[in-house]
Amino acid sequence: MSSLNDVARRAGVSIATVSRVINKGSNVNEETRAKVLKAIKELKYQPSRVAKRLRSKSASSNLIGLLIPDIQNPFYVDVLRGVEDVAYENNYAIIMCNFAQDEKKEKMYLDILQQESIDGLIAAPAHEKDPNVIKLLNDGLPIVCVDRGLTGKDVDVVVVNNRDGAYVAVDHLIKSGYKRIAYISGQKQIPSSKYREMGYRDAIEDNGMQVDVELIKYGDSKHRSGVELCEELLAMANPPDAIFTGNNLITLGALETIHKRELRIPEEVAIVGFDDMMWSISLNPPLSAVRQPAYEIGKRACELLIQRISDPKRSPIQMTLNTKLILRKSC
Amino acid sequence: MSSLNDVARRAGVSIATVSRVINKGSNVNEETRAKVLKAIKELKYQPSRVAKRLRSKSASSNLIGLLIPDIQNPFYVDVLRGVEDVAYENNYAIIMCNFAQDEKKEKMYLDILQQESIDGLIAAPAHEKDPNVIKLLNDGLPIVCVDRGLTGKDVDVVVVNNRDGAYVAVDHLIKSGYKRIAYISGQKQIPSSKYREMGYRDAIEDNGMQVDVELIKYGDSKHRSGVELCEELLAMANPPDAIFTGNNLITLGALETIHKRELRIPEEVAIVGFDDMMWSISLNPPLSAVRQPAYEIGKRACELLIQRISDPKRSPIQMTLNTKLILRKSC
DNA sequence: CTTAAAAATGTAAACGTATAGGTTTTTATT
DNA sequence: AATAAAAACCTATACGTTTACATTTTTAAG
Repeated sequence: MSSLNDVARRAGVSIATVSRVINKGSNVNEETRAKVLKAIKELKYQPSRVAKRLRSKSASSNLIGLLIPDIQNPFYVDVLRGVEDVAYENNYAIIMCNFAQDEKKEKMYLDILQQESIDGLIAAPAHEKDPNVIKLLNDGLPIVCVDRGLTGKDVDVVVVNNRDGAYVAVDHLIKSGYKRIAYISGQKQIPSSKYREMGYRDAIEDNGMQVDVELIKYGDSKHRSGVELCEELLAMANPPDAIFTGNNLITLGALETIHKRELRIPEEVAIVGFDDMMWSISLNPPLSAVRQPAYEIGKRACELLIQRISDPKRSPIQMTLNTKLILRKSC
Repeated sequence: MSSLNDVARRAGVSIATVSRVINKGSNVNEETRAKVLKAIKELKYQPSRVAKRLRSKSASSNLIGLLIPDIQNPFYVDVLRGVEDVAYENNYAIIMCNFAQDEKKEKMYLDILQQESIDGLIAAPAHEKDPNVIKLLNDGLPIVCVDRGLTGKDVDVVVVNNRDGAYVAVDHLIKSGYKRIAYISGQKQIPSSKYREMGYRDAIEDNGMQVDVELIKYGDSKHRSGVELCEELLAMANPPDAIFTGNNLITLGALETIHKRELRIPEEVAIVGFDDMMWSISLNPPLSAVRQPAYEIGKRACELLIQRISDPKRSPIQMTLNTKLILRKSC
């Protein structure tokens, strides 16, 4: 790789001139510019982003970090796509960090991101008091949180109305005549799980029914816990006639268990949960679901981040997007 | 962020000493080391990976690039997970580049990766002559190709036996009594599509049947083309009684079309295709598929890359993993 | 006690860029 | 033609490391 110096020597000018040609381009003779451009082409010169970053911390590194808990979850893949599209349009590259719900891993990744002196971070924190993310925030790094906020911290957040999404789904279940509705929750400590439980409880109570805590199961937001907790539910003496699931992986796991038991959906047990997927319609039966605008969450988050990078003083925004209940055949 | 200089001043030593403490640690007095370590802790010093990279190009940046054509495809998500797990174990971070089958985007990303002076790259090239990837290879960057190789280039490659995978699936279809078997291919120019077509053709001919080119449809490897090409197939005067699909997105698209036409699977039309998914069993009907060890592909690729980074002279390896036909209810 | 060898530490240059401030050349004004 | 102003260009420095080499201190040997 050739450097500014090589180009300068070849063009017979100083590196400052070359730099000026490359950047703004003010105050440089047309003839000189041509010479420099020619040299650049001949040497296939590519500026070193590394040197650029080192030189001026203020200058953009055009690098943003994306910290997500579980890339296996299609929801985050869609968020990623939204982030990526906006990042690309704005000439940013993404360092993708999947911490797989492991705080040690999360810390390592965040350290790396800081050491890389990224311009900003889009993060779904492990929980609301995530010390690793808070540290970076306190260090002044531009951050946008997605899917969950940071308690007591003034930070840009893009979330979905989890409580209402859950409410609408469970309310629909009740209005459809289901009496014993279970909830398989994701990790108890993450805000979205809490809000979804809140919506679940409110819907039941608002319809004059009683919440039965036996019907609430807490897992870890992954496929496996969907399988197992659904099994527990169905093995009860008095099993539920409908299940509300906390996310897509849980839904898929629960579905698997229901099929293994050869129960008819929705006649013997109905199911509806968070997160729609492109292929939900091809499942057996076509799955009803609470759709989160995942792509848009990512898109908005990245827009907010780029704004914040260019204007760190701007006061934080909390953006709440709405969910939509997609009715198909499973409830 | 404090620098080496800050630490040195605080500990009352020179920056060289601090550097030595941090790195190998040879030739440094215990007392001094303690002082330095204390200062590092107090200042929360974190080395700048940027400066490190700039200083010594030979030294590892602990950054690898991952270039994939379509993050929306669960296959690549699994590859990513494999890469990521190995990268994490070896203290590498990943710059994720999803070029979405857009060569302009691919070029931009590869430029960025080079400008970031990454240690190495794992790439699924756009096609076998992908000039962007070849350029980096010629520049001496350690590269491992996944899913597809680079014609005429001696490079590490991790692929799956696409021809055999297709052969086994189509052969099974024929042995099960299907007579008119269609193939919905992904992008024609990518090697995996070609090899799958080869397996498809061979299986038909080896069974004494004739290949009907009307039954081969070429698309772009995405969901939409699965939907549309399947529609074309089913609208034929003499439609196929079984469909072999080129990848998971195509399969899902085709499935959607079959359902829309309310055809029974496999009685009216059978379907089997490349790529198994965790939730294939929950589809309607539970989907038979040619499973690629996607996670392992990523894992192996990353292992190879790390080897190559530490030993650039090692002669390239072509690793071929095997597929497995998973039989469920769709054929 | 010398003195040589070994250990510990320091100095300074380099990586590739941006840029402040200075110098030279060109252009415009009188 | 002299001079001021503007344009073009250059020199030198800083960013935060690593490392070759120089220097100082400690240890060991005679």
